[in-house]
Amino acid sequence: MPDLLTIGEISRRSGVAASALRFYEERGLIASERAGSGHRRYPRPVLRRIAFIVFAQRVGLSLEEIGAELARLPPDRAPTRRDWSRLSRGWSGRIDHRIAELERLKAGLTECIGCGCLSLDRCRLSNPDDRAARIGPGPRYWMGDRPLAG
Amino acid sequence: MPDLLTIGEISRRSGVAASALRFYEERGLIASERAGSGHRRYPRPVLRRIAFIVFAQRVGLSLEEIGAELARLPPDRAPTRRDWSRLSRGWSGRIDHRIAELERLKAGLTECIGCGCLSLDRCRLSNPDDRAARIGPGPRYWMGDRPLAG
DNA sequence: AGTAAGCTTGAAGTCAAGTCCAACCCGTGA
DNA sequence: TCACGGGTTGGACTTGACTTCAAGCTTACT
Repeated sequence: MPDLLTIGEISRRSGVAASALRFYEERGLIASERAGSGHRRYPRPVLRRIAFIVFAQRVGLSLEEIGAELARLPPDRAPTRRDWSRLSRGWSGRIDHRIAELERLKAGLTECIGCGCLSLDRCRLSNPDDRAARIGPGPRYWMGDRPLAG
Repeated sequence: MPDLLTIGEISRRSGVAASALRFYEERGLIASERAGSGHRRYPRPVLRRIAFIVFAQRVGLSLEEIGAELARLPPDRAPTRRDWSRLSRGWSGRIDHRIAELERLKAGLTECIGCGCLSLDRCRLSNPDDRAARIGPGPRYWMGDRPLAG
């Protein structure tokens, strides 16, 4: 019994839809071998990779960022715990930033809205960071995507 | 000088793009009067409404949810501070939930990933609440939805 | 042997939150 | 007079992260 699982098994074990798994594969986040029939066969360690992806998404990374992280894993050998934790080293700061923003917003709930002084200047003050790095078309991330000039 | 502002003025003062303001109006989140020319004219208090929208978005509400909140404002008179703060009463808990989740994720950074035991069961343990209320088509948010951005 | 469950592909659809565009109107200043 | 900076509209497009679909093949069970 070689340790190879079908996409359905992986889906059931990971809780991630089969269509999403195919999508991740297309995006290069995971890989599969193929049975003679053309059906995907996943080596068991892919489950850890998927767990990492899901975890990273919860932290707030995009699939593109996650892909970049995964690309830093050693290609020649199985990743160790150290390899995995190296990837997520920077996340702590990211999480802290978001928590800090949420704390500010919570304060604004009483200070800004509660006191009736709710204004964009004040709200803007409440989140000077987390600037979206996106330019061009597509959804902009209001409150921080453009300089304070407004 | 009647207290009516053009869309350009509102956009400049709020930092929200004119196209977004039209979009909010289409969605019923804000309203405008019209000049004889057909041009929008916004009464000044709309700025507070917009500030509320932007704030609520940062907290993690969708425009649909925000619209539902705004609909609870008294239609017959100008909203008081009390009216505004009543709307955001529930947000504190919501923010706390998200902060708690981020804390769990941060812990998982060392416990789950660091120790090498990273698994979906454990990660799932790390956020048993905030379960997605969505069914049907559209992106599913594995592992507890993603109620609050980033 | 037959059938149902499971897998394949590429293309198209979905959803939110907007943006972008073309074609047009309107008022002001040189 | 006429260019210019604003407005208007509807419809198409964008992005990210998927899902859904159709048509056809494979595997598992009875």
